[in-house]
Amino acid sequence: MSMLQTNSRPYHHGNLRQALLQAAETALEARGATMLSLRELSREVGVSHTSPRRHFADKQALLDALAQSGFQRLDAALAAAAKARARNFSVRLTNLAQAYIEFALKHPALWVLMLEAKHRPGAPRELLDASDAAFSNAPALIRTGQAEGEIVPGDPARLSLTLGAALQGLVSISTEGKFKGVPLEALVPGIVKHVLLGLRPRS
Amino acid sequence: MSMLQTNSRPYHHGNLRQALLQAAETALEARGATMLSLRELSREVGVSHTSPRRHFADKQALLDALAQSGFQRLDAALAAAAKARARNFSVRLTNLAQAYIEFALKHPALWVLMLEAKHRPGAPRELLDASDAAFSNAPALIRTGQAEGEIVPGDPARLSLTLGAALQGLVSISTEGKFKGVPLEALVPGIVKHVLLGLRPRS
DNA sequence: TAACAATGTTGTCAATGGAAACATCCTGCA
DNA sequence: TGCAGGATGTTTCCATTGACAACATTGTTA
Repeated sequence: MSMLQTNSRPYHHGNLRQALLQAAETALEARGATMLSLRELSREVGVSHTSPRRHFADKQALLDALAQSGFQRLDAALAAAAKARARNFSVRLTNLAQAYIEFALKHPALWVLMLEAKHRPGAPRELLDASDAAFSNAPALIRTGQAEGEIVPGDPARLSLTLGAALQGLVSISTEGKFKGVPLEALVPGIVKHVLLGLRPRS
Repeated sequence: MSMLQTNSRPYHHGNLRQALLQAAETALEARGATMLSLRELSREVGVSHTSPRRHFADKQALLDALAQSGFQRLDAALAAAAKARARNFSVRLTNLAQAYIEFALKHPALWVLMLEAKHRPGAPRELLDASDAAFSNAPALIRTGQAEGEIVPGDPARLSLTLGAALQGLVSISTEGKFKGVPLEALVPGIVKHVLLGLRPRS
């Protein structure tokens, strides 16, 4: 080997796809989707600007892969929260809701990317599957509530829609993790309560 | 005037700002935010590529103006829906909810732009004001419900949060205006009912 | 009528995504 | 064990973009 050799890395990166996804997530959260560029990611990872094209068909494909990874991690977080021991159904539902909010607040830009990717016509099948898996946790928990007599009979997917949509919307409506200065985490129990009991006065 | 003159438009457009905003909204809904470019908009409107800079500080400023316009139109739609005569509070609330969903479904890309613009650090004051005005319609209606004894006492902003968030989330969760094949319009009455009555069985 | 402001145009630059052609390394098979 | 092919890099090029500077035209006001 030449003593003058200046290469700091072998020709083959070895794990470029994963490295690019990691760099993309860091850049996404730091600078937002608009400022995310393949060339900048390549520089950060230390490869030439067209290497990403060997692992992703185009820029959109990289973003789709990142969104899919996000859904997989959300699914894991929700599944863990739903499995946590809690005798009270209301507490279990609140735990699931908190896990959802925490994920969204911890990965704000990724969360937006996930939703955008999910909605785009032509979104890859794997991405939609990962999204469906993540969003299946709430109906599953509703089913256990129905079995315990805590929830009215009916389609769990439809019944969990109100809570799922409310949590989703809560994140969208909030700014910097707060709604009118109140941290979202503090609002979750009230939302769960409203969804379970409604807003109408009980007579 | 030379018979050979080829200009099809006087030097001053006369209403370029508005024309650019209109072209931008059309392009946004047709091609998405990613494919929206100032040069393309300029070509469509028939001016040179840097004319927009005379009306908008930069590309982001044009997008912010578009989002603000969106909030103003949403506000008008919600205010009109809330004013519609309906003796039953539940019907009035459902009308407001429907108006919100209709706006989001009619302007899907603009709706996303509005949310993104609202969240961005450094968002213009006028934009945030327009957003606040639009989202004040729901608490106002909740207040009338409280006056009629239809809603539990409490902060109307907090109480309307569940419904507002649920509607917001409903749009985000849906794809192509549907949730599991069901049009959103058909889901709204159920969502309103769940929010008013809750999911818990009444005993 | 002239000065100034508003609103256009032209030209330039740096950065980007994507494509083509080429280079290097790794794996599998004869 | 060597070679072919595949995987994964690099280099070069092109078209397009956003933004900036300088200039041109028109409208308004004093």
